[in-house]
Amino acid sequence: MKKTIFIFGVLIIALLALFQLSQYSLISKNTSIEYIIGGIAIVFFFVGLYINKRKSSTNTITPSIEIDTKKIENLGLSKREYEVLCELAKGHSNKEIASLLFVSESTIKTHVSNVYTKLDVKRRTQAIQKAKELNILPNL
Amino acid sequence: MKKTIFIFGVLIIALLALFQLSQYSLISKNTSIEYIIGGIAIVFFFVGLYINKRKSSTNTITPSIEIDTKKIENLGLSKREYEVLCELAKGHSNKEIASLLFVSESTIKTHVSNVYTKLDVKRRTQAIQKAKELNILPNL
DNA sequence: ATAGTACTCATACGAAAGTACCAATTCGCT
DNA sequence: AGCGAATTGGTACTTTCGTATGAGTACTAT
Repeated sequence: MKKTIFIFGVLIIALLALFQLSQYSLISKNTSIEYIIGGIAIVFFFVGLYINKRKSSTNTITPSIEIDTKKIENLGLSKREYEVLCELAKGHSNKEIASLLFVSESTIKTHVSNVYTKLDVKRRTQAIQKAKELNILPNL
Repeated sequence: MKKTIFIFGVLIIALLALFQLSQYSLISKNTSIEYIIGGIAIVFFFVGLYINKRKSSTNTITPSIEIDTKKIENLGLSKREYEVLCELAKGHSNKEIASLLFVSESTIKTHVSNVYTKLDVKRRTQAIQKAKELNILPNL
């Protein structure tokens, strides 16, 4: 947000500077007006390109980085429950997750059940679905 | 491709027209030069926006449509098996899929087992994983 | 006509997954 | 010190999933 405001500020200043420049040039030498117009056209063309690229890139990159933490807290998922959810989404069985996290299968079952309750789902396949919808998962 | 060439042609013509317009205006009345520059700036700003939007939209939409059919055939998945796989990926249980496709749960189990064999996986969670990696699934 | 493929269904068994309790330990916070 | 949340683990039971095997039907291609 702050970045956007800063960029727009810079843009506005650049815009004003360009207008001033065009006026001065107009007074001094009348023949080069086409170049100035061309320059302005090119500058704004690239401004348009740049702004759109910024927008599209923030729309595509941010969901995998930013959205994570907030929603996890909102759902009340604890650290461990989230870890289990991640392994679960990778297609591992309870037993495999237990080995990976160095705990018993019972523990994983407990965590998994809690995850289901907090995500409001009944099966692990649905949990994966929901987690992907919420952009909670690291990969992708 | 043809569309792109057409659009660029139109743009170049519009550009030339704008330059001509600016020259005429320059000769007739010298005071309105700022408006012309402003107009050109705005036009090219939107041109930049438009071109980038075209590019980004074609880049993001195409991958979800094209990749499907080929890989499904390569894997040897039949129509029915693919349908089952899709419902499976939506988080449905075998019983639910059976209801949705108006067949018995036994049939679904058979299909599901065949899908596992063809995708070379052991569990339904892994099947979902693999299907997403292969861009076989409709949504997303 | 026959072989092959896809689709259907059943039975039976074993392996995961899921639910419902309960309980001990650890850790941060007041 | 004590409270609450998180983590861990267990038992017992039900449900779902997955595999194996066999078998009938229908459609296609040779």
